[in-house]
Amino acid sequence: MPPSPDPAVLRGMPLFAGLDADALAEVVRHARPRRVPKGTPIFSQGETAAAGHALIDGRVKIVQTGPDGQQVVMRFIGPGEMFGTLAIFTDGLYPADAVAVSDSLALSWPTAAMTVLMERHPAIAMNALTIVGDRLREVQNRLREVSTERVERRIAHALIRLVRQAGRRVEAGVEIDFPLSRQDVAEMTGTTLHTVSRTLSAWESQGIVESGRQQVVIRKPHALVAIAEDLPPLRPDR
Amino acid sequence: MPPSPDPAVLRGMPLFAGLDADALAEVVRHARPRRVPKGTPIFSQGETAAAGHALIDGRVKIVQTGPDGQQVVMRFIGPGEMFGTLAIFTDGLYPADAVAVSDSLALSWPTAAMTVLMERHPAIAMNALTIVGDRLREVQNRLREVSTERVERRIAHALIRLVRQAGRRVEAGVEIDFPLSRQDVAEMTGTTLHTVSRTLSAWESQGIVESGRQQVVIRKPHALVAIAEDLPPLRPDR
DNA sequence: CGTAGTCTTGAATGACCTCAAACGCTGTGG
DNA sequence: CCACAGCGTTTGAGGTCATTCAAGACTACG
Repeated sequence: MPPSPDPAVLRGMPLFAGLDADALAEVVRHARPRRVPKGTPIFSQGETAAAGHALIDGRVKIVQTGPDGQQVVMRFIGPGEMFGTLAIFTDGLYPADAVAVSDSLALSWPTAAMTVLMERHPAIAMNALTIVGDRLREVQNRLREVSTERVERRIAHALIRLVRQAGRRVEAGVEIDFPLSRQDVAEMTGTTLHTVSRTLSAWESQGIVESGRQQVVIRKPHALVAIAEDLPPLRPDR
Repeated sequence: MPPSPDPAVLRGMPLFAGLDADALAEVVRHARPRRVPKGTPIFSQGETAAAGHALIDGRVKIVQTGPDGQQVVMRFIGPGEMFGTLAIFTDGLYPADAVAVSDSLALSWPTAAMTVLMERHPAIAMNALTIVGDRLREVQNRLREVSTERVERRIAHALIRLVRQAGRRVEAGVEIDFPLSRQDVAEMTGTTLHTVSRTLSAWESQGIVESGRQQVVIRKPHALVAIAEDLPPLRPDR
């Protein structure tokens, strides 16, 4: 049997912000930990939601698939974020797939437990409201971007977002800290992997990024921002 | 001074579902009614949210404007729906403009009152969670559509959505029950009014729709669904 | 060392946008 | 009541961004 997780992991999770130690302990008691190796699906679109999830460690990709098989990456989940909870608040069916893109550790709360916890601790419901609200906002922004911007700017925006969420300083600049393919970026921005590849190649030759197999390093974040904001390109160097 | 609104109007509003008569009365006491003539802005993007709103009668358009002035229609609000509440749950700034597209009557609750009501009646918070969850889902679907579908299908989807929300049976078919310009449809689907016009013209010549100045009637909803789902076109008639 | 998955790059096509002009309603003011 | 101005709409022509089709190179892994 897996050891009950350390309550400390819940600290810093926005969903449980503002709860006292007792409440946190109660929350932890209901949680079930699950190790998920890279590449493993955690749940699938259309399934009945048996549980809500929170990521302790690793990285999870949320992908929605359309009727004709077209895929869209809705978001990447990092440590401390919850996922798969939307189903609990709405019709009970997961609206997307969740797949671990790195070896991950997740906690899950059975739907019933989640409901009980929210009833007993209204702060959780309020936190959830804030979180879902923030996400709605973010998706609305992406909708605006996809609707009005050209591909290059959208790719720039996507990378900037990823850097904010999962950027890690390295010698050459800032690295996106998980495996990210051109296909992934294409599915985040509503384009094809070909166009992403061409765009990254162009940026590479301008020294803005360095990228390879499932890996992207941003060397000049400001240049990327300039592209995203459609500012005049910066002077060749500096 | 305007008369305090009839509590009956709140019945049927998802946000206040499940509240008893006393609670409803309390909610009503905090509400302030406001008549809004067609064309009038109710709030503007970037403003601090002074209040949350619910529409009693009429129709309101929610439009987000990007840094370069590009506009995207986020949704149309009909009677019974709340709007402008996202700001309350997040950073306090309205993320979009709201404009009455028909003469309208709205109720508003000052932010502070809204918070108090939610604390006193957790059911409201839970309802809000469901509503925001549903919207998040819907926006995610639109994001997928805009990212993966061609313009014609997107326009078909948009019209179908509008018919569901605001369709009214008329002799010729189903009419979208408020003034809707090509520009509006373009801003809902991430295209230009020109393309929308061409598309509607084509559909008109196939007898699928009838449309004119700020007005659309769908004559063959099933044909529109066929286009949206990318099925083979139906036989010429019937 | 072979194989599968990822990435790159070229060439051709095409969907849609941009630019441009004109038309027709609708409401308004003379 | 009519004329006109304004707005929403239509339609054509041309251009272009990005997709599609196609082939090959690279890399990781078994």
